[in-house]
Amino acid sequence: MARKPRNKREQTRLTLIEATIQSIVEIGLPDTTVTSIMQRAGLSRGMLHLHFGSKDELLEATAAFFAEDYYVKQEAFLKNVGKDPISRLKAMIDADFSEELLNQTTAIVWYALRSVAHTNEAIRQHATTRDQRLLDVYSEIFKDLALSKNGKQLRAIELAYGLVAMTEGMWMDYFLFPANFNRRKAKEIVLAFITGQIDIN
Amino acid sequence: MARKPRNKREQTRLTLIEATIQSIVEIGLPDTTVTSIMQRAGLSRGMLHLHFGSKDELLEATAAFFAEDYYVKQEAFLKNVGKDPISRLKAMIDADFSEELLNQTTAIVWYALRSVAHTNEAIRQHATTRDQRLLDVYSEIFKDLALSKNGKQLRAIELAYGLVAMTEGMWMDYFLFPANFNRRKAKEIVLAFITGQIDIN
Amino acid sequence: MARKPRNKREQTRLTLIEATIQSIVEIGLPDTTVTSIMQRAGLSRGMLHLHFGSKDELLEATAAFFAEDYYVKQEAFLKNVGKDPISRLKAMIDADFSEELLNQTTAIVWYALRSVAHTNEAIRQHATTRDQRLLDVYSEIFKDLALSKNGKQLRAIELAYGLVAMTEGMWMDYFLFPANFNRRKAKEIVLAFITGQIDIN
Amino acid sequence: MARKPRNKREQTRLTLIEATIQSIVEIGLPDTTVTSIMQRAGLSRGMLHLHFGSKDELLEATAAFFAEDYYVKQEAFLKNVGKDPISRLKAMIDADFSEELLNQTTAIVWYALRSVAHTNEAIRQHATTRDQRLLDVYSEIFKDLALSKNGKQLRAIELAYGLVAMTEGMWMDYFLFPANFNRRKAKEIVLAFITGQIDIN
DNA sequence: AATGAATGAGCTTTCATTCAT
DNA sequence: GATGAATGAAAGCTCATTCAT
Repeated sequence: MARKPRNKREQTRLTLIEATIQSIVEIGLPDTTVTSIMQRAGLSRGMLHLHFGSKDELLEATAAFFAEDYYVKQEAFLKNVGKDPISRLKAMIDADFSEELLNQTTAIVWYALRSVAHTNEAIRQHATTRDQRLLDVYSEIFKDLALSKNGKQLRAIELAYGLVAMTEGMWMDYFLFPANFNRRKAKEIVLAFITGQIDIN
Repeated sequence: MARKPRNKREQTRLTLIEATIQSIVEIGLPDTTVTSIMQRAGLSRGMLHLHFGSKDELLEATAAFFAEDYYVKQEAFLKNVGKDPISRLKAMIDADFSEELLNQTTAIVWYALRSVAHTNEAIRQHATTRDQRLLDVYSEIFKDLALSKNGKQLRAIELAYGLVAMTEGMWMDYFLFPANFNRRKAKEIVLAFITGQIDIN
Repeated sequence: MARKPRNKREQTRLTLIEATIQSIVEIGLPDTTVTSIMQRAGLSRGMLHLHFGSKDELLEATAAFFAEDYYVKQEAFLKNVGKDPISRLKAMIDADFSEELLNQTTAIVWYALRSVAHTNEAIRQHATTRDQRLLDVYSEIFKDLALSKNGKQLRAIELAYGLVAMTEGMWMDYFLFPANFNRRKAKEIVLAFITGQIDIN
Repeated sequence: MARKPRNKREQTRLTLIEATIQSIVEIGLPDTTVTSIMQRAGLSRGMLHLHFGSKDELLEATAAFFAEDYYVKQEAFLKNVGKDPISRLKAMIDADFSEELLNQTTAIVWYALRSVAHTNEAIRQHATTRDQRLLDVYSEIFKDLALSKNGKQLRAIELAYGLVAMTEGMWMDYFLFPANFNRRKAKEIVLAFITGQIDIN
């Protein structure tokens, strides 16, 4: 994962979070129990409550870690990209469909967390950050693009919204049918949508 | 709901399915128990096992009912629409963002069912029918449109895929942030995407 | 015990209460667990929570039953006694030191309940009824006696208080040293205390 | 408390015992855990087992300390009192109802310890010393009094028993209803009982 | 057919104790 | 001596399911 643990305490916390993720991926969130987590962590039952107080708090910490991890990895994709909006746009789309950001683990965990978002405010906070973040970054890019190209500034936010929705829907498609998913084609269609609205060539 | 029960037995089954849906909406799928269902159904505990054998089978029946119900309501929107592809396209989009098909209940239940799809094959079957059905109908429409208009037949499936993904992403947005959702704007953006790819005016 | 259960539901509740009492007597309140209770009740674990919701509520019901049971048995002793205060006084003392009201079970349970009275308001309610009831009844008797004999009405309550305290202390002695306890001698000393204050011969 | 610790080791032991007492007073014996004790002691968990081996042994040491502390404080009350039995009797009663010997802490801890006396022999030893000690001292006093006054030597032990029982019952009353307790009145009633049996004026 | 009391496996959590540091 | 992370048995409780009525 993204961050190196600084000490043993943090290492153990990370082990528990990763075991939680593994359990959600393997048997699903509803069947994820303290036992299923501790078996995967290779630790004793008490550690969960020693480090997180309760299973619910571990789940929340897992959600927080997941959102943060997405952010960190996305940043890495943008680090070596120039300032021009088209490069950043393409880098963002590349990132969003990369194996690192979109894989069996991330897809399963995202949708598991989101499925409980409407009855768990703490998890909701983390399970919706990706959407808002994507919206913000794309909006910025489209504002820049619109200004420099054809001035249709007003539509930048709507364009971003449609783009986020489309990538969101493709993530869901990957989640439901991972075997049939085609990353290249997904990106092509997304770019075709943008090209239809704004000149980026 | 969509169908009238034909006899008392079917009426009881429907009561149980509706109580299950209500429970998922109110307290979430993980917290939905036999007790929470029976309280809402106003029936005795034994009825669940008498009519469905187990809680899992009731859940599966609920998923089947849900998929069927979506299909029936969608059909109703297309019934009085002419055969021309553009009318059908607009009717489909109107349907997908209508209060009847997209509301708090449908959104919550769809994503609850999908969240367990990857560990429950029986539910997966029903939780993914909407996607496939949308894809099929939109593909047909775009094939017709492309044929009659500008002949870019090869891209019909891709266009349909992008469209389904975008509407899917907007459903998710509605699920996560129902208060901010704007049905009219959502449809506008979807149509803008299509207009950018194909001439439908 | 004092009351006949009216139906099966009440019978089961009574079985659980009696098993709780038995467990407290045999292994003490701190070691009384759901398991220790259910073993003695010969029922499955779930019954406790089905009938009482939680262990704490069963404990409270046990305390309530105990206080009520004391009251009912005490009443039985006074039923066939005449109205004159001296007869009633002697009947009360006889009752309080009778095998039926003061035995290994009652002593252990009373002091177990009282020991948690200061951190458990619900149990406190029941664990202190005996004191107030004794005080009330003895006060009445001494008021009658004082009126009919030597008119020292003002001291009736104090006399009752001293008498209740003394019997209380003797119960504690019985609780701590049951093997050495002498019911006859206890009653003699109690009566000597009263005789020293008021003429009852 | 009564004794000055002689070295650091004894100081730590005393800190643990006092933290145990504090915990029993604040949250009750059943809820007193190693954690609740160590929080109040401000020491690390390991110290308990280092100094006492186990929680049970700490509890036993606490009981021993408590009995000893009672004895030491009672002695202090008798130190400057003359040898005549009546002075000693009054000093004893004054002591038994003094704020120093009878207060919220002593009452709660005594009855907590006693409540487990019948299943814990080690604690039983210490939890019953007060009774025996009071009985011994009062018996001596009444023997002296009886000899010097009216010779009813045989009843000295019984008188002492009644007196101990009464003070015991009043302690219990203080334990259950500390807000209503009246030390002066309690002593008056105790003295009235004695005066009714033996001439001490 | 309909009921809801009864079952017990399995859940989350607490706890006294151990032991590497 | 001193610490507190680690352990796992056992605690209270929930739950889908069964079955006598």
